Amino acid sequence: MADRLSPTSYVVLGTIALRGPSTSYDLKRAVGRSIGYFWHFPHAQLYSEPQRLVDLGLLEAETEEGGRRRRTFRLTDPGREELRAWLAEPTPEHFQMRDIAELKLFFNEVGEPGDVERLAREQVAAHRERIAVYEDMQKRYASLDAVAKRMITLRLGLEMEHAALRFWSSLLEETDRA
Amino acid sequence: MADRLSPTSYVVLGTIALRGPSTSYDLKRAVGRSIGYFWHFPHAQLYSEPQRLVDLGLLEAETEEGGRRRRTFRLTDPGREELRAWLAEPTPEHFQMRDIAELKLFFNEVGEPGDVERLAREQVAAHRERIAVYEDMQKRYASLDAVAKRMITLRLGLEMEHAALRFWSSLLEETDRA
DNA sequence: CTCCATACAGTCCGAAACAGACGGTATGCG
DNA sequence: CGCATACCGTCTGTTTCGGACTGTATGGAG
Repeated sequence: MADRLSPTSYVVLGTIALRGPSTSYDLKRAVGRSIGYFWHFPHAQLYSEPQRLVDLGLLEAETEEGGRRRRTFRLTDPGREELRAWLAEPTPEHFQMRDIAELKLFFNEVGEPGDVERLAREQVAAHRERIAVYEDMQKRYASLDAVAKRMITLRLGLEMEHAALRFWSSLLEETDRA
Repeated sequence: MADRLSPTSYVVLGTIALRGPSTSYDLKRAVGRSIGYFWHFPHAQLYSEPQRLVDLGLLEAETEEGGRRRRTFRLTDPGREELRAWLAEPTPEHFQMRDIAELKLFFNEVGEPGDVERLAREQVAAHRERIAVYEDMQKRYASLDAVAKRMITLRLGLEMEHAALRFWSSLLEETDRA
């Protein structure tokens, strides 16, 4: 069974476990405002994956009789067990940093000397802005007990953003000096 | 034209620009030992993408008459121009951190209390090991002028690894104390 | 009550990515 | 000569992706 489950599967199972019975639209919003900052999950997949998980017996679904006829998914016992087994097992994968800016930096010799400075300047600004967003989130949610313990991922996000900012800032200084 | 080009396209164009005429096998090796540490590019794609770029006039290819009959790709002038244009344009994409460990951390409430400690311990070890790999690479290549300037990306990689190590180490201490 | 904008609910589609398996053969070494 | 390995590639089915598209419930303003 576990070999049929992808990161998207676990994100769907996990999000429903955390927040309770959810529609795909709920999932889209919840994921987009949390882990979606680090790893984007396409909207269409958050509609198709729950149905697949229903077919695998890990979720069950019910559809509203009237109104918007929304389709709400809830975790089954096997679904919860799959999620818990995944959480308990070793994690061989190393993280991937998919960063276009880094690719550009790697190939910078091929371009113009000014390219790197522009890139670094823009990255410094982008990372500063993202840090501001995360810090604002920390402030806004710190007093909500229900979500405060989920801020731990935001801490990792901030740590990584500060690291990137450090790197691009020092690169910017180096290009300024050259 | 640029809307037909993906990150993989630019990685192929850029790698050939940096190292000169290359076979797909060359690309596979060169990418795997550099940016492939951060962003994995599947082997089969490094065979199919150059042909697509030939069809678009950005690469040209020649096949050996005898021996291994290897197929070597070289950059055309339009290919070089595309690459340089990409390097010069703004970079709206923010990096994505695809990290299974982070997903597990986010959903940790659903699992057992011991899960987080095990995860943190494992991540500390993994990041230490990756740092050792990168530091070894830095040492080994520092004296080779031909590649020394391409170590800049490795610096970013190290910065991010140290950030991750800091985070997981402090989390490990916190779980030890709890 | 009507109208309109927006939020919500979803599907579709072509292209790209992916993982892994598979087959073939040149090359170098014992 | 034989064998192991490096090199050269293709194929395949599935999943992911990005974006476009359609439909409709809902709430608010006039």
